[in-house]
Amino acid sequence: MVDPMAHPLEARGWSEPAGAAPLTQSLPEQIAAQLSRRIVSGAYGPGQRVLEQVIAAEFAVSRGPVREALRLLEKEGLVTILPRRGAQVTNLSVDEVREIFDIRAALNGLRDRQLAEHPARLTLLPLIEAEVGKLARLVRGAGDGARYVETVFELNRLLNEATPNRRLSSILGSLALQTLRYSRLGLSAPERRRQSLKNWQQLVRAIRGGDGKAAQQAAERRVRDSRDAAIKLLQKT
Amino acid sequence: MVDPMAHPLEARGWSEPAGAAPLTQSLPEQIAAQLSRRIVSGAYGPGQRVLEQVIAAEFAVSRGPVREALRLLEKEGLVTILPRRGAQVTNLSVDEVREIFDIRAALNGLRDRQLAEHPARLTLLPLIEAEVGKLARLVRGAGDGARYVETVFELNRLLNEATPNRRLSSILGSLALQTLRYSRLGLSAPERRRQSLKNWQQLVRAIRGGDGKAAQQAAERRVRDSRDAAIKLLQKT
DNA sequence: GTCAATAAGATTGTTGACAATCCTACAGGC
DNA sequence: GCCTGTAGGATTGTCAACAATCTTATTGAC
Repeated sequence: MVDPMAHPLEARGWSEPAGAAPLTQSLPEQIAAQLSRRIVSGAYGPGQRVLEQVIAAEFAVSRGPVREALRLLEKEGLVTILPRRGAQVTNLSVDEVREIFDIRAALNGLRDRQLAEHPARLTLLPLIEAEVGKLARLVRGAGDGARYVETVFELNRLLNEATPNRRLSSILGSLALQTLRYSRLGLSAPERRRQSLKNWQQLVRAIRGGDGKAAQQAAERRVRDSRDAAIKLLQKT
Repeated sequence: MVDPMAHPLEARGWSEPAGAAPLTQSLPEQIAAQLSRRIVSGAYGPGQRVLEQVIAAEFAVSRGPVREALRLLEKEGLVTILPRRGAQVTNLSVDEVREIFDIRAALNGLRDRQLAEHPARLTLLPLIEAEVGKLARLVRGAGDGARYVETVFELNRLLNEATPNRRLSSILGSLALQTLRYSRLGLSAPERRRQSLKNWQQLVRAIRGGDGKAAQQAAERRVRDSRDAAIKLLQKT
């Protein structure tokens, strides 16, 4: 029984701490995941419009879930929604790319400093060092850098996973996705991959040594180098 | 005329750079703004459920726009949406509060360092220094701190506005809203307000002096002090 | 030929109804 | 008494139709 004068809404929510994620993705999440892949892979280019009706027809659902999916992608920064004009794949200016990299540098610094100082950092460290080893092999090899970019992204994912600050790793994951296209651009040059590898090695050494300050500096330098490489190539065109 | 084989979606979006914000808020935005006020002001307490139907009836609209408004608030971190269970006012654990403050510290450091180093920083500086002057008067006065908190929030808003990195100021604005309740908690103690004032004075001095490094350190210390005061009071209960 | 007004089409915004799911209360068995 | 299963209500998820608005193409005047 409820007191009708108490409040227009129920007084309490659920006591459980947010609970685990549902095992099965919701319909909007599934659609968003698909579209996300298309955007990140480059199948949908920057500036391209994403029409609700078209997506709805393709997935055989109504426009409702598609709308929600687009809002999810907007939250991730992958699409830009303009009122009454719909969604288009986000098209970042050079300045905006620089700005996102600046934020990433600061937050990566925070993440990796805490990782270095946190005692429980050791559980994922072997995995991380193994990935850096893979990076070193890929640098020596003669690939086009696609595998290298993949590995760097996976490395970032691992470090995010190791971070106890869930909000931080969520923001960082989103920003990394938004700039993936531009990181890839920079890493297409072999000498840039050598620089990147050096940055990673310094970073992992600092984390293993438990030197928070050094880890922060290495992390910031790593992202700034990535930023500068991308910007340089962007401004050429 | 279009080539049907070209691509399932149109190839180009709008060339204009995102354009200006519409003069009139959309319906979901209006609803979200209202609910935001209720949450930040404390009228809706943490953990309280926010039922679509109830809000829809209150605003005399259908549930669609309310759904969207709730997603907007979720993006701001003010409500938490659980699948099939709806929205409730976000209830942060002590650890989560600490985590948000840590992110704020890092990003405030970035913002204020860039502000100190940026040449165009001078336009809003007089306004900012005037607000800090108001802070000093409020510390000497015998209020309950409500006005002080207001002014600090306004000060943060001004600094965000002065920042050219729009994404950074957007993230910071959102995080400040989420922790406003806890900043207020800390600033209810007069000695904490004295500490806060000192932090602000150091920060503004560094910005005026163009000393980026000092500004960053002052900004980080400011947020960390705020964090520690809030945590201390949260853990007492 | 350029510009402005207008009309047609395309696209998003909103609505109300229905479906699916979850939570609570209650009854029955152990 | 406690657990399990079930029924009912409450709430979110999805849908299709309609409304509002924006974009584009066309027409006409200058």
